Amino acid sequence: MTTPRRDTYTPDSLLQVAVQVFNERGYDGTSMEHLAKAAGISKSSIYHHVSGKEELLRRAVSRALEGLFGILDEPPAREGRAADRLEYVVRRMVEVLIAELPYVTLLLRVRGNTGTERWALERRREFDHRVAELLKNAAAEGDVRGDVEVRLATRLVFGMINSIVEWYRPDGRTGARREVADAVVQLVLTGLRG
Amino acid sequence: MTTPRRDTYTPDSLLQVAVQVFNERGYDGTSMEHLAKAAGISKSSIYHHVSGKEELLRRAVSRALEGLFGILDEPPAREGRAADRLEYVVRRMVEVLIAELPYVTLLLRVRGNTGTERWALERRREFDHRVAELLKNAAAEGDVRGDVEVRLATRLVFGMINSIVEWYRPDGRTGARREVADAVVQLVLTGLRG
DNA sequence: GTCTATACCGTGATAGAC
DNA sequence: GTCTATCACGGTATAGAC
Repeated sequence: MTTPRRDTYTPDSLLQVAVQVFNERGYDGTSMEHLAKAAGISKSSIYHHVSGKEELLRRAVSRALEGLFGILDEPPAREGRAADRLEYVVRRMVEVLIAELPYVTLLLRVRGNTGTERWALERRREFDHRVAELLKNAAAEGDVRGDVEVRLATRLVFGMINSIVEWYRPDGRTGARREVADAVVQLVLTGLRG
Repeated sequence: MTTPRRDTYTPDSLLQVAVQVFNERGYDGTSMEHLAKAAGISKSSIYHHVSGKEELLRRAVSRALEGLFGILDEPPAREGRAADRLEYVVRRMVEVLIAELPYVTLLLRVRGNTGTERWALERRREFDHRVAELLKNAAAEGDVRGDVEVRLATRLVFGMINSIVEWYRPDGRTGARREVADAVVQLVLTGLRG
């Protein structure tokens, strides 16, 4: 019952190609011609599968957002001390970011020129706020330092996590993801001095 | 002897406008028409001041790179224990990033589609390596934890610092920059737990 | 499902008047 | 120093054959 490898495109298999090109050249820097070359079909054939460039973007960022918001529904993100939930969410963010690397990468680079992009930015802000709440509660419970403003700390932690898309490239090593997640959790919680 | 406010453009005053638009719309998402509208002059008038869009990009990223590399020439970045030099450089990076915010923002978003962009990326990597050396030495001197790989830690710290351009906006408060620099130094060195 | 051909528009850049 | 007019090109998207 496994679908055998087809030599024709589905919206999803086309998306896989498109997202890669978007991430290499930037969304605005990518033309339908670039996509056609990368997919090995003509420009017009792309329109048979998707309505246009923006649909590809929408599908991609949707997938990334689903992955991220999914974290907040997982039991360890909802139960227990805020500091523990926060640690769990930070670790899972790294894991999801790596598992869905090209899609999250694209999401994080969206600027807001089109309706789709503005929608993506809004959902990102929503996610950020949810995590900021967690950090706020952890501070209220005394598990997080009080001398750095919660909003500021949240932004910096997100900055560290999100920056992974700028350099992480999958390699053969099993456990590479785990190593990155561990490093982020360690640095976020106890810093360089350890 | 102060140059009075002129109502005509210089390459630099035009750059100021252009960089702002580049950062709002993305470099590739910005047309000469967009720049003309923002500057309040016609497209062709822009070509009187600069050779084209790419020259504006080159001027902008050059300015950002000068600011960053300048840090490494400052005495506190060259003398003393590696850990102290590292702390100094981290603080100064935040300060320069904020002082030259729009220019550094543009630099950090460059993707590599043109020659200018690839040159900028190369110089960035060079700067990264210089700071990684500092971290490596601090680890060798025992002032930094050994359970997180130096290369990985450098990337994550850079990620945190560079992410400031995504949200920092100047306000009236004096000391806001200092507050951000303090927070970054605190989080980088001792983490959320403090 | 993919192609070639093409419509139509916005792009970066230039010419030349004022 | 700025303008209007214009160019050649490449952009997204569509038509219609196979």
